[in-house]
Amino acid sequence: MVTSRDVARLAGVSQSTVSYVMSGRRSISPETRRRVEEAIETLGFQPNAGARALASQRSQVIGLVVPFAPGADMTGVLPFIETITKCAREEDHNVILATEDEGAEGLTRLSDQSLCDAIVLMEVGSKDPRIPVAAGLSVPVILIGVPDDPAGLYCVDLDYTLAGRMAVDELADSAHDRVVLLGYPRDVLARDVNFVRRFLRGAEDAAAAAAHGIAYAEVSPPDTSRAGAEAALDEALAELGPDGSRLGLVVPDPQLIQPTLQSLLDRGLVPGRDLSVIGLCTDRTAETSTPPVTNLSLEPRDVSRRAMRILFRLLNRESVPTTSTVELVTPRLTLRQTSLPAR
Amino acid sequence: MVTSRDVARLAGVSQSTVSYVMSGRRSISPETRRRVEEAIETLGFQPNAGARALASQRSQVIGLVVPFAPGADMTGVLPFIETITKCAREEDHNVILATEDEGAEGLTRLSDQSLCDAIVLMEVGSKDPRIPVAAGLSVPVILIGVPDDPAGLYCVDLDYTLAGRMAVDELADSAHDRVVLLGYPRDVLARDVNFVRRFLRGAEDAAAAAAHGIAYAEVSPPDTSRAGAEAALDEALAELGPDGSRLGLVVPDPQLIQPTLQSLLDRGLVPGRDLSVIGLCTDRTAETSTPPVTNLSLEPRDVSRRAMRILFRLLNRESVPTTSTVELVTPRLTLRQTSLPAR
DNA sequence: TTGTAAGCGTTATCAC
DNA sequence: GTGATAACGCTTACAA
Repeated sequence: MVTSRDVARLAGVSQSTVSYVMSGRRSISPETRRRVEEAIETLGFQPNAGARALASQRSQVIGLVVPFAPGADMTGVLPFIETITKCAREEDHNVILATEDEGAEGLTRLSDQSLCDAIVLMEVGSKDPRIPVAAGLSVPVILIGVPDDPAGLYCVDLDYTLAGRMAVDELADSAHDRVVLLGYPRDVLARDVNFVRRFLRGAEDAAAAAAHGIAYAEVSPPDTSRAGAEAALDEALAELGPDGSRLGLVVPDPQLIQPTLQSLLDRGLVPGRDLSVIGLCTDRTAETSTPPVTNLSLEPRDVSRRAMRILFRLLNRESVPTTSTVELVTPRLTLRQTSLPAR
Repeated sequence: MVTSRDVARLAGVSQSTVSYVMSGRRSISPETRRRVEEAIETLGFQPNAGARALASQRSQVIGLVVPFAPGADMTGVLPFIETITKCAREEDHNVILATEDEGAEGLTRLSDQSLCDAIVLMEVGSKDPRIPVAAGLSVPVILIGVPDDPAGLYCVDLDYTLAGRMAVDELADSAHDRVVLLGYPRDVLARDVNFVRRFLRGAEDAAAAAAHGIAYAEVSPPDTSRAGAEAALDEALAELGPDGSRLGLVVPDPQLIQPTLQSLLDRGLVPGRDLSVIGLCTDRTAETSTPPVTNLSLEPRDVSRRAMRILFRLLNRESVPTTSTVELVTPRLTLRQTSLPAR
C-alpha cells in the first residue's frame, strides 16, 4: 500500500503538504504542487478512506436505505438507486446500501458507526417508526416520501395528491362519465406508505368537485397478481353503465397495470376503444406495457436529484430553502394508447 | 460521539479489553464481559467504522459494481443487489455501490482507497477491459458473468449455453418444426456481454443435433422497442410454414419479451394457440407478462448467493473449490400460457 | 509558503 | 485474564 508519506518522501515535501495539495485547503507554490502531483501520479497514490474518515470526521459516504420489502415495486426503485449513486459520485461521495428490513437499527448503525455523512431514506411510511429515530441522528436525513409528521426532516416526493387529481380531471375533461380507481393491494396498504392516501385523496377531491359530476368508485384488489386484477375488475365492471357510456380506470399501482390490461383484453374489452386506463408509473413502464398505457410519470430521477441537491447543501452548510421542508415534484401526463378518443 | 474509551472507563477496564469483548479474539472472564457489555448497552456504543478499518485493515465492506449502462436490463439487476446486500449483512458486512460507467478506475478506487475488502463485478463483457485490472487488485474480485479469459478470477453465472439448449430442446421435444430465435438487440450486442454468445451457441448446438432435424433461424431486432420487435417479427414470420406447422419463438432478452408478445397479438397470432414463445427472464417477469410466458429462469438470487458464498470463503481464508474457477447455475423451465399444447 | 506534531478511535502486540 | 502502548494513514491547528 502506498501512503501519503511515500508521496511526501518522493516529492521531497512534508506529509501535510501532500494533504493540502489534495484538499486545496491552503495555497501551494506552483513548483511544489507540480512535484507532489507528479509523485502522486507515479506512485498511483490513493488516500486511505478509513484514515481520511477518522481524521476528518467525514466518510464521504451517503447511506441509502432501499425498500426491499416483499411486495415493494422492484422496477421502481432502480432509477432511484442509479440517480442517487451518480449524484453522489459527482460530489465525490460513495453510496452505502442498507435495506428497509433493518428498520431503525439500520439507521443508527449507519450514523453511529460513522459509516456515512448523510442518509437518504426511501419509501417512508405514514407513521414510519424510523422517522423519530432519523430525526435524532447526528447525520442529516433526507426522506423520499412524506410521513404524517416529517419531524423537521427534509422530504422530497412526487406530488401524489396532484397526481390523483390529474388522473380524475383528465378523465372528466375527456368526457368520461364514470371513474373507477383500482386501488392499491392489501400488502401495499399494510406497509402504509403515505403516497397511497395522498393519491386517493387527490382523486376523491377531484371527483367531488362540483364541475364534474362524475360517478366515482374505488375497488381494492387483494394483490397484484392476475387473479387480483381479475377480482378487482369483476367488481369494477359489475354495474356497467348504459351503452355508449365512457368508463375510465385509474390504476395507481405500477405492478397492477399489466395484469389489469391483460384481464381487460381477456374480457374482450380493449383499452383505448371500449374504456380508458390511466396508470401511475414510470414512462419506461408505460412505454413497454401492452398496450402502452396513458400514464402519470413517477419521475424517480427528478425526485432523486432534488433530494441529493438538498442533501449536499446540508452537508456543505449552504443555505437550504427554509420556506418548506417538503418538496413535491409535479407528475407529467402522457397520453398513449389506452385513452378513449375524444367524443 | 461515544468511544470505546468511554465504555472502558464506565466498565472499569482498559480499552483493549473492550475491543476483545467485542471481537471475541481472546478469553474474557464472565464478570468482566458482563460489565463491559452493560456499559456498551447503557452508552449505546457503536465502534467507529473508519478507525476500525484503519487499525484492522478490514473495512467490512463489499464493493458492488452494477450495470447502469443505458440499455441494460433494469428489472433484472435489482434481485442481484438485494440478495448480495442481504448476504453481506448476514456476515456483518456492508455494501458500497459503484456503477459500470466508472470503468476500471472505479475498481482501483474501491480497492486502493481501502473502501472495501472484496468486489463483486456484475455483467462482465466477453473481453471486459476491467478484468485484467480486477485481477491485479489487492482485494478478491468475484465476477457475475463469464469473460473469455477469467484471468483466474472466480466467476458465477447462469448456464446460458444450457439455457439455449434447453429452449430449443423443449420446442423440438414438443413437436415444433421450426424455431426462430429473436436475438439480442444491437445495443446489447455492442456491450458484448458474454452470455449472448453462450446462449446462441447452446441454441445452435441443440438445433444442429441430428435427432431433431428442426428448422432454425436467428433474427436480430434493432432495439427492444415495440418497433424493434415488429421489425424482428416481420423477418421471423416472413416465410410461414405450411398450415398446421408448429413455430416456436425463443426470446432471450427480457426486455424484448413483452413487445414481442404484443406484436404477435396485434397480428392476430395468439401465443400458446398459434405458436409457442419461450422467454429467458426471471420468474417474476414471466408471471406478469401478458400472457404469462413460458420461461427459463435467470435465477439471480441463486447466482448471487453462490457468488457471495465464494467471496466470504475467500475473505475468511477458508478452502475454496479449486476444481474450477467458473460456477454455472442451471436454469429452470416453467411452462406457462405461451406453449402450444402437445400435438 | 511550508513543516511539525497532535490527534482521530480502533486493533493487536507485548508484557504481566 | 488483563492492561499499557504502539501502530494504522490521514487532517489540521500551530509554528516558523
